[in-house]
Amino acid sequence: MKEGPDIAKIGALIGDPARANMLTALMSGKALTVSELAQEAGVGLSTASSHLTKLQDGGLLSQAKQGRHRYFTLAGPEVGEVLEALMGLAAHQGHLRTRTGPKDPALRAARVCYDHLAGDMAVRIFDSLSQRDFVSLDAETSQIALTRDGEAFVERLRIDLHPLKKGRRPVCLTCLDWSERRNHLAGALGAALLTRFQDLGWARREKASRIVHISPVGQQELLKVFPIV
Amino acid sequence: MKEGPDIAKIGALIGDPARANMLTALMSGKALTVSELAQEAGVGLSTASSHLTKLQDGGLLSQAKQGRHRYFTLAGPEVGEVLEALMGLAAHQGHLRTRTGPKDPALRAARVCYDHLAGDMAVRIFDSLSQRDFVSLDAETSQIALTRDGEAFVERLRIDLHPLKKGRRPVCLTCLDWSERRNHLAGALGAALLTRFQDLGWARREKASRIVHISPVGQQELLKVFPIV
DNA sequence: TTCATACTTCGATCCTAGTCGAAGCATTTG
DNA sequence: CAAATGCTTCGACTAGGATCGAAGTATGAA
Repeated sequence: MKEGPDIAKIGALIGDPARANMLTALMSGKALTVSELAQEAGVGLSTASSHLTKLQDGGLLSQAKQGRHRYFTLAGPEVGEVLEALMGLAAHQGHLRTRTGPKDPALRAARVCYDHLAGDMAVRIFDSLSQRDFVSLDAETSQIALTRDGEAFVERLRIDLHPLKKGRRPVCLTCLDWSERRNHLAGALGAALLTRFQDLGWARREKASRIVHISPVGQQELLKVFPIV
Repeated sequence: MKEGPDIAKIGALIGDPARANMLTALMSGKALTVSELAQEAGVGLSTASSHLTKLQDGGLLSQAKQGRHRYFTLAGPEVGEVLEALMGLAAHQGHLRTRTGPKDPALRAARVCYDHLAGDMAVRIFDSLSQRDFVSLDAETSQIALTRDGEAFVERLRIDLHPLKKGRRPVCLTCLDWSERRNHLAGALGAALLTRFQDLGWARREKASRIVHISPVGQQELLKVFPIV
């Protein structure tokens, strides 16, 4: 009865809502600070600090000190895979979170997922791109890439692809949207698109929140630029 | 901060030691009664009953009433996979149990991992297969596949590959063995191999346990069929 | 019917672990 | 240097939940 690795310890680590929120937030691959994670988890700073040391002691997170910040990331790909598996299981059972408050429709419509757009509009954009074969999806690795047509399209939006391609960060990534349970575009291009939309005045990020306001004009233009047949 | 499926709920379910023991016990694939699981978890009957209803409400277990017994099994293969992933992660971090338990040599030698063989012999089989290039490992995705030679070898064991290939379940998967911390073969083929060994009388599953007995003849034959240079 | 087995429910107890605020430490900025 | 920022530690509080035993329910056997 006492054989095997201690899955209870890891389960308990994931089992606290605050910690689960932190882990979910870190699944983007981005390194986040204690304060950011505290906000993400909806919990005080001291509480967050305590949780993070526990997660680190448990081997789920690793930290990198940089000046007066402490950046946390998932300890490794295995951790991410376990979380993915758990999410899959939870979603599969319809264990979706109970939705809260009137703020939610706004969040549902458009929000920021670290640095790129998520929500209804983001899903629409992704659908439009794939429908017109601007991105190609490799079914095996489930990795996506811009096609030649797609590159031309992006350049027409006056987004310079060269710096993106040179960067360390992958240009195109899919990001599974849990409110929609469908893919949207992440990666360097995803971030660049959001920046471009803001420059054009189509979208505006609400301060200290994840909500993105899309202006009436922006709405109209976005529907035109990203049509769905 | 509130998006995503509720992985905390599932984590909390797995996070209790008693429940984790029960889940681990059920990974054999066998259906177990409340009393058996209570003993397995080292906990009173009423406590076990309470845990089991929680696990069932959480969608991790399903029950089948039969007479005055209530048999519990894992709700589905996804649950088993999540548990395997957790075990792999825990083992990988050296999160082995402090209470060294019965260092049961029988369990170490051969046991069932959900529905395929694990333990010393399973690791040896996997090593033998890779040494002879019967399976190829893609370093990028760390996914494995049968080579042409491997398919021929499997057919010589009189395992019909066609139904396996048609099934939804991947034919070849690696599975990290916690006692050995090395890979062994899982997936549809892993299960088929175990079945075949039982048909040949080489292996016999102990009832209501994860132990697999390998007969002297089976031992001899397996060493012959899966040589290591 | 009567008894035995298998399990559930209830009530009481106990303890872990999450939470916050205040104070302290470390690093960068002015 | 001093002030501000980012984070940790400490102490106190509290709630949730794990546990058990006793009593209750359901099923099968004699």
